[in-house]
Amino acid sequence: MTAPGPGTVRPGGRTARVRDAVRAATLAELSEHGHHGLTVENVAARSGVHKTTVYRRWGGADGLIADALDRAAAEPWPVPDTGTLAGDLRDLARLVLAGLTDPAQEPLTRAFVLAAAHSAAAARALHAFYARRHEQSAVIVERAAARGEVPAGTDPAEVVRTAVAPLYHRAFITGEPVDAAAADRAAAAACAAARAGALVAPGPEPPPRGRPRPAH
Amino acid sequence: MTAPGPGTVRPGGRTARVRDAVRAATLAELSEHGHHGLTVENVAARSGVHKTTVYRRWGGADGLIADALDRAAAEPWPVPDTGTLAGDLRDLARLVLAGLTDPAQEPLTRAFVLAAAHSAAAARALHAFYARRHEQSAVIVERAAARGEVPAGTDPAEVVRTAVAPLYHRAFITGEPVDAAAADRAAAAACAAARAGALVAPGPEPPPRGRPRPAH
DNA sequence: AGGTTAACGCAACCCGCGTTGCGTTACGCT
DNA sequence: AGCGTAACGCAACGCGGGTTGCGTTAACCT
Repeated sequence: MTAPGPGTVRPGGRTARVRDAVRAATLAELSEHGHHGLTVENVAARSGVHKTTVYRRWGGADGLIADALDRAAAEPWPVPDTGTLAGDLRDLARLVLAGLTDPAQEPLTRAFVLAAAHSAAAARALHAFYARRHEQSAVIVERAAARGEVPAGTDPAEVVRTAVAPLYHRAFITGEPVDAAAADRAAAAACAAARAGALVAPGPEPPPRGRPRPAH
Repeated sequence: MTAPGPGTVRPGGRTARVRDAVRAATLAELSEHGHHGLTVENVAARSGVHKTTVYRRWGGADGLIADALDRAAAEPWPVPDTGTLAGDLRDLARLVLAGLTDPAQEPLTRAFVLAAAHSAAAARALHAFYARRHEQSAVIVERAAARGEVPAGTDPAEVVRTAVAPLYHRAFITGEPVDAAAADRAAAAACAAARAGALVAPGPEPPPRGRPRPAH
């Protein structure tokens, strides 16, 4: 698709140089001018690569964002491990908070979400990005279940979502402040809901035979 | 701004007719072609109003969306009243679910959120829209507090957000399915968190002198 | 009824994104 | 070293969104 195919291809010097220049220019343009400022012509001008080359290899601005998302998904993601579910969720929410407020990350996060809204390629990349993060973060809930902090069968993805969704909601929907207090409260709410057994996985995977539901 | 000012103005026949035609065409275009299909020229052609008139009165596509948002905010919003917090939150989440899945509402909801992302006017309108909804929904939590279902001082906005944010998160961030099961689980999680006292309002307004925090 | 003027219609224009066809470079292979 | 070809550079074009200046309509007031 976007990356050079596996046939008789030339991943050699010039191609790689062009690719890196365009990728760097894409991130720079996004950071400076945001999503609606990301145009192929600007990226081409900044990178020194010709406009048509960018259109051929990436297909347009959405393709540039999809490529950046694929790279971001491959980067390591420091899953918190504080010893308690409350602490882990708190740190997890703080990581998301940074993605939505840190001047270096915020434009990228917003651009990724917006690009996914009107580009199938970017949407696929965005969903894959978050799917990977969720499965990496699942270990937080699994450790908590092993410690007995939450009932067996608690859905890790649902706990993570409950902890971070309010931050995205503030940033993209209501426009309310996104700060440490909001992050901590969202994490605490997710922790409380998980402890109360409100986030057990439904249907096909019942808790592996034990107490069906801990008394609240 | 967008609406005709209060000075020596002519809200009379022709102006009102043009306004209604453009508004109807805007909603129709949004429903059919979505957000990125909403162009001033299409709205002008469909409404029979000239292109320049639309630009003058609304300023562009974002202004059309901001106007539609202002109208949507004024429409009545059936706040659930089932007698229990769990039931109210469940129905509230189902209302949001409808806004994100019903073919008649979904394009509008998405367009509103996207327009706010790259237009200050649309952002103001969107934030006002949700601020109004939150304050209307607050009565759900207030009734629950009066019934003793949740601790005094529970933040209504935070409870509502916890119940609905996961749905927006699925729709706009992760691309996971948005269905009744997701709505019910989000509502149940918000209910559990509120009951556990994890959503008491911070700072300036302490609970009006009672138990400072219910033992968990 | 008639005048005033806000609001609208109209035609032409500018600009920038995206596309196309062809010539040029330099990577990879023998 | 020398060839074949994938990948890139280049110039020109089409097209649609957005803007401008001026003429026309019809709402409001006396």
